[in-house]
Amino acid sequence: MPEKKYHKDAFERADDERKNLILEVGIEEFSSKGYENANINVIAKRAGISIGLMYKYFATKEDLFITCLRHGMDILEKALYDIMISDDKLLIKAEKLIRTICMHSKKNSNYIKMYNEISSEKGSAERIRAIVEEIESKRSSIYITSIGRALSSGDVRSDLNPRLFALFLDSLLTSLQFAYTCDYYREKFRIYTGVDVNEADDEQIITQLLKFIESAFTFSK
Amino acid sequence: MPEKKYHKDAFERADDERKNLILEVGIEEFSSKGYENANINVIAKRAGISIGLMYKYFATKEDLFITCLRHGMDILEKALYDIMISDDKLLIKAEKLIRTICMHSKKNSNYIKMYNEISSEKGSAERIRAIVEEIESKRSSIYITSIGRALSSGDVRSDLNPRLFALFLDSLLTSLQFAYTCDYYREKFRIYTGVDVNEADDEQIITQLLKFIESAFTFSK
Amino acid sequence: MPEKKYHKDAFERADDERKNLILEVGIEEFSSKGYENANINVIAKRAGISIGLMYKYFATKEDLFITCLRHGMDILEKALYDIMISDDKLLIKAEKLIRTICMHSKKNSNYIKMYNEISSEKGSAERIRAIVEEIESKRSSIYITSIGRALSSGDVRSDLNPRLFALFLDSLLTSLQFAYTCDYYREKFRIYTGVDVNEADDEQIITQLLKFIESAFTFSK
Amino acid sequence: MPEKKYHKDAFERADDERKNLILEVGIEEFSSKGYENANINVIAKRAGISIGLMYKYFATKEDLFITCLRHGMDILEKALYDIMISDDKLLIKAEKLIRTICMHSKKNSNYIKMYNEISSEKGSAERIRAIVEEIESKRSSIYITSIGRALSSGDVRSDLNPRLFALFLDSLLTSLQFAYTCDYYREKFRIYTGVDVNEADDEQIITQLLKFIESAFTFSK
DNA sequence: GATGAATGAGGTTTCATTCAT
DNA sequence: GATGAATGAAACCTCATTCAT
Repeated sequence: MPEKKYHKDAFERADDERKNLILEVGIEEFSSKGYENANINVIAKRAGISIGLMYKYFATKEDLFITCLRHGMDILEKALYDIMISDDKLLIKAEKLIRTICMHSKKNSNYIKMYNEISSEKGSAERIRAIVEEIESKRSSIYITSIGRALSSGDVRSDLNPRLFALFLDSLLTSLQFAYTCDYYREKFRIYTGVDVNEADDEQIITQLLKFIESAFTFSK
Repeated sequence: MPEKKYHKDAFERADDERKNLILEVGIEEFSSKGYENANINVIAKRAGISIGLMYKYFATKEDLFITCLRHGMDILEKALYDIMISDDKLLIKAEKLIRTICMHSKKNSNYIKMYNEISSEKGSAERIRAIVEEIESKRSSIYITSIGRALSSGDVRSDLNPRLFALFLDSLLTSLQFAYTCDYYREKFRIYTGVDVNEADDEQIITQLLKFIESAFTFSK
Repeated sequence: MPEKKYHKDAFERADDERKNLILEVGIEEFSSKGYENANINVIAKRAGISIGLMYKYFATKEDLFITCLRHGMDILEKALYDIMISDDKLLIKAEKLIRTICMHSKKNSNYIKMYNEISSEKGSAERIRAIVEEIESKRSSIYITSIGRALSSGDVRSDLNPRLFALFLDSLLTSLQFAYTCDYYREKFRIYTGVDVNEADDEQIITQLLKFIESAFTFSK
Repeated sequence: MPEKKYHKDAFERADDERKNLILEVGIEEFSSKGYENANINVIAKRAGISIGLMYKYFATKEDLFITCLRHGMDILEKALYDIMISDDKLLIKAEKLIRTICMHSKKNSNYIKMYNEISSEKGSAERIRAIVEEIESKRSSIYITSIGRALSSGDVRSDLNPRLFALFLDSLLTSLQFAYTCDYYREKFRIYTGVDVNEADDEQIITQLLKFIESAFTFSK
C-alpha cells in the first residue's frame, strides 16, 4: 500500500528545519485548539512562512492537519515498533508497551490530543476509511499477529478470538493514553481514582492494568 | 449536589412536545455535524421556532449542546441503572450491561456520538470538570461500589484496586459503544476484526468481551 | 405651550409608586448603559412589570427615554426655579445656581448623564427641535430675563448681548455639571486640574468660576 | 509618550488614497449615525474594500472609530497649534482661536460631531482615561501654559487659577464648536438667540464671546 | 520559490416590538 | 388591565482560500 500523500511535492523539497517547524507549530495549534478552532494563518505566521507558501505545501487545512497527525503517530509507532517485533512473550510485550505509552504520553501529549481529535471526526465514509486505515492498520496487525503467535504456542487461553482480544487490548491502552493527555479523560480518571493522573502512582497503574490484561488473556477454567 | 441548569427557566415552561422536538433536532444536528459545524439557526428552523425563542430557552450554543448531551446520557443512564442496583453478581451485571449497551448504541447512536464529541472538548479546566463530573460521577460510583461489594464477598480476585478496575471496565464498555456508533471507531473495528460491526455476530462480540472481563476480574494464581 | 406627552394615558392611571419605580429603573439603565445599549425588557423586569404593560405605558423605547429624561430635568428645574425667580441680583443668583448645581450633580448624577446622552442624539430635525424646546426653553428664558433685568438696572456692562451671554453662562454651568457626573468630562477635569473632581476643593472651584463669570459680566473699560 | 495605536500594521501599509477614503467614509458614517448605529459593513462597502480587509486594518469597530476620531482631532489640532505657540498675547490668541474654530467647525462639522459622540461614551474607566488623555492633554497643556505665561507677565488678573480658567475657557470654546455642528446644540443656540447659528452674524458672536472672555480674564477690582 | 493583500460567506447573538390570552 | 411567549432583522467578526506580483 503506497501511502497516500497529504502534502504537495513542494513540501518535500523544503529543507528539514522548515518542515519540522511547520509540523511542530501545526501540532501545537491543532492539539491546543482543536481542528475547527485552529487557524492556518496563525500556523503560517508562527512557522515564519507566508500563508501563500503554506498553500504551496498543503492543499487544504485538512491536509495539513493529517500530515501533522501522521507525524505524531509515526513517532509513537517507532517507539512501539521495536517492542512489537521482538521475540518477547505477549505479557512481557504488554508490560513494555504500557510503560512506553506512559512515558510517551507525558512527553508527547500533543500527538495524542490530535489522535483524540481525529477520532471524533465527521466526514465522508471514504475519507474516514483512508485515515483509519493508515493510522490503525500497522498497529492492529502487529497486535493480532502477536496474539496469534501466543495462541499457537499455548501461552494464552485457547478460546479467545485474537482479533477481538486485540481490539480490547487496544481499547485499554488507548484509554490509558487519553487519561494521560486529554482534558476530558484526565478528569474522568480523577473521578474514578480520586487522584490526578499526573500525581498518581504510575507503578500502581501499570501493575493493575497488567494484572487486568494478564488475567484476561491467560485464564482457563 | 443540585445539578447545574444549562437552560433558562423559559425552556421548562415550554410544553413537552416542543421540548422534546428541540432536543431531538439538536441531537441530530450536533451528532451529525459536530459541535463547531452545527448551526443553531438550522436547529431552530427544524424545531419550528424562531431563533429568538431559541435564545430565550438557551443562553448560548454551548448550553443547548450540553442540554442535548445530558438528555441522551440520561436515557442511557436510566437503561443501565436498574441493572447496576440489582443484587446480581458482578459478572451477571457485566453481561446485562454489555447487552444493554449493544442494543442502546444501535438505537440511540446519536447520543453516543455526542458523548464522543464532548470527550475531545477543549476548554477551561473548570468547565470540563463540571461536565465530566455530571456525566461520569454517577456511573463511576456505581461501578466502584459493585466491584467493592464483589471484593468483600470474595467473588473477584483480592488484589485488584476497585477504582482502577472500574476505570478499565468502563474503558472497554465505552470503546464498545463507540465501535457501534462513531465513524472512526466503527472503521477501526472493521480493521481489527475484518467485518463491519453492523454485520458482525453480536453474540460473539458479547461472549468474547465477557470472557475478557470475567478472566480479568477472577483470575488468581 | 401644552407640553407634548411622551407616554400613553395608561401610564397616568398607574399608581404613583409604580410610575416612580419605572422611571427610576429606567433612569438607572439609560444613564449607566447609554440609550442604544439600554434594554427595555430589562427595565420592565426590574420594575416588576411585564414588557407588554410597558408598551401599554410607552409607545416606543424613545418615549420611555424622554419621559425618564424629563423626570430628571424637572427635578433639577425645581431646584433652580426658586433661585431664578428671586429678586436677588444676578451675581448672587449665579453663586446660588453654582452651589445648587454642585450639590445636585453629586446627588443626581444619573439625571445629568441622561442629559449628556440626549445632547448627542441623532435624529430628525423635528424631533430634536421638540426635545430641545422642552428642555431648554424654560431655563433659557429665565437666564435671559435675569440678565435683561440686570442690564436695565445697570448691574452689568451695557454692551453685552443678553441672549449670547445667557448662552455662555449656560455653557459654563453645563460643563460644570458634566464634570461632576460624566466619565469623559470628569476625566477631562482631572487632566486640566490634576485632581479628581470628587476629591477637589469645591469651594475653590466655585470661587474661581464665580470670579470668571462676575468679571465677564461686569467689566467695563 | 508613544501614542497607542488603534489600527493594525496593515493599515499603515495601505496607500494614502485608500487610508484617507476609509477614514472619510468612516467619519461620515459615525458622525451621521452615531457610534452604535454606524455599520462597519457599510463603511467597508463605501470605501470599496471587503469587510475582511477592514478587519485586517482594524481589530474592532471601536478601533476604527477611535482612528477616525483621532484623524479629525489631529486636523483641528494642527489648525490651532500655530496659534497657540505664537508669541501673541493671550487675548489675541483667544480671538484667533475663536475665529479658527468658527471656520473649522463649519468646514469639518463631522469631526466635531464625532468628538461630541465620544464625550458621552460609557465604558471602562481605563479606556475612557486613555482616550481623554490622548485628545485633551495636548490642548489643555497649551491653554494652561499660555495662561501661566500671561499671569507671569501681568497680562491677566493675578488671583486666577490657571488650570481652572483654562478649563472654563475650553468649556466656552467647546460649546461654541458644538453650537456650530451638533443638532442638539445648534437648536439650543436657536432657542437662546432666536436665530439659526448658520444664519447668525458670526462677527457678533465672536465679539461677544471675546468680551466675555476678555473681561473674565482681566478684570481686577 | 515566495509573498501577503484581499475576499465574502456564514454564524452567533441581541432586542424592540407585537399580540393572543 | 396585565402577561410574556414569540418574532426576525440585522450586526459584528472569523478565516480558509486565491492570486497577482
